[in-house]
Amino acid sequence: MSTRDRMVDAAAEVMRTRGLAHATTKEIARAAGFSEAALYKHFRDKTDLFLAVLAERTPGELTALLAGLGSRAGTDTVRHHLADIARAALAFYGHTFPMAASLFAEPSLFAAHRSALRAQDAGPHRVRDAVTDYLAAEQELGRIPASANVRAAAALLIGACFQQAFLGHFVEDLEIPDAFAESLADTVIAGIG
Amino acid sequence: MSTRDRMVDAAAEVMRTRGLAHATTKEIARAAGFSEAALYKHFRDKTDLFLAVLAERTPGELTALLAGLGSRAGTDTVRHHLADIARAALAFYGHTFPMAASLFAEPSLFAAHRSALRAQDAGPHRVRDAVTDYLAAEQELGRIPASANVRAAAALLIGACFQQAFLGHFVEDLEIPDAFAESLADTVIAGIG
DNA sequence: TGTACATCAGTGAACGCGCGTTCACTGATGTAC
DNA sequence: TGTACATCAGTGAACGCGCGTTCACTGATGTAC
Repeated sequence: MSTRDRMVDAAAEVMRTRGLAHATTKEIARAAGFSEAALYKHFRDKTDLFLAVLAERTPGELTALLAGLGSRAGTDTVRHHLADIARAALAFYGHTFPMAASLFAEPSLFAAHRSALRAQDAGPHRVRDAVTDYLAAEQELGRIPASANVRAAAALLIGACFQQAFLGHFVEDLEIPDAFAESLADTVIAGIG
Repeated sequence: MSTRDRMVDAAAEVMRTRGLAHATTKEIARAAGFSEAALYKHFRDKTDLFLAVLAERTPGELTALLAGLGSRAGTDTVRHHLADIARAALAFYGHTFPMAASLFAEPSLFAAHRSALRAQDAGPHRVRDAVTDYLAAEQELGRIPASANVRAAAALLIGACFQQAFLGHFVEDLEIPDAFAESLADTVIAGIG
């Protein structure tokens, strides 16, 4: 594993455990096992290091699942696929929420990260969009009524998973993720009216 | 307006506009129109000031609406009430998300705030709970099928509003809040299955 | 093979700076007689 | 009413500290002849 990768790992770890405000060059260097000066051989400055963490240490499982969703349309049941999506989203947001939220404390870092995402046409809204696309495909196949609002359905499902990751930091006895994912999928499919 | 209130206002304003990381005593004092030393006549330390902001400058409109929800059960339509809730939640999270998210950068401040909330049996999960309670009341009245999962329905509606506040900082052309609120309410009521 | 030099990852120590906090103080207002 | 003192909100200047960053350097490894 390269020195650079160890530094990015260390920065991610410190950000996760100590919080962005205490993710100092001293702490990161110590966690990586190098001197602070060594950080500057691999990154222009601290912002550059943080941007590397954000770009390279955001788990890709959810993106992968969403990318493979197109080929799922028409197979199995919609309800089953929605529960899968919800499970993946709960895991993904559970890992990424704290770091993403931290960015609100540092608007300039936030802006730099947003620019980087935009440059590759990425961003957090892509998750919701991908689920919308999947549901639209199922609608095309007639497995979802033409009258359904698939955009709203995707926003509901993904939003609930997103907030659940946040609430996990306030309440300790939240519902078991799998059960929660199932109940969300059921309710999106069935409605309550 | 008391000196203390002006200081809390100034702190809230600086946190909102410059971000938690740049909300320094110097900046806050300048915004309030007092010396830095004056801050320490009214607050033990900087954390004490921030906790005052969190406790005293979190808008109460949503809480008020949710408190009044009990008396709404059985009136008008459930769909109409859900759209009202969604509108209020979108406004509330739009205002409060950045500051709440910032706390993830400062775990010790976060912990102190969470303790303060817990001491008065409050917290962000109360929003979802209140909506669940309202839906359960409608269920009692027979206006929602007994088979419906009202907890999941509340999580979906409120979660979508919560995430929308987050996405607003990444995408500029989001749907108009009122239209979005209506579409969420419709879809929760109807389902897509 | 031996020697001289180049390259390069990494370091210890120092830097200037802005931070949160404290201190001795000032000057206006209230109170007692 | 005048005088002497107490109270109290607020200040200017200084403090020690930890931060991000830079500097001249070391020592191991590679390369040329």
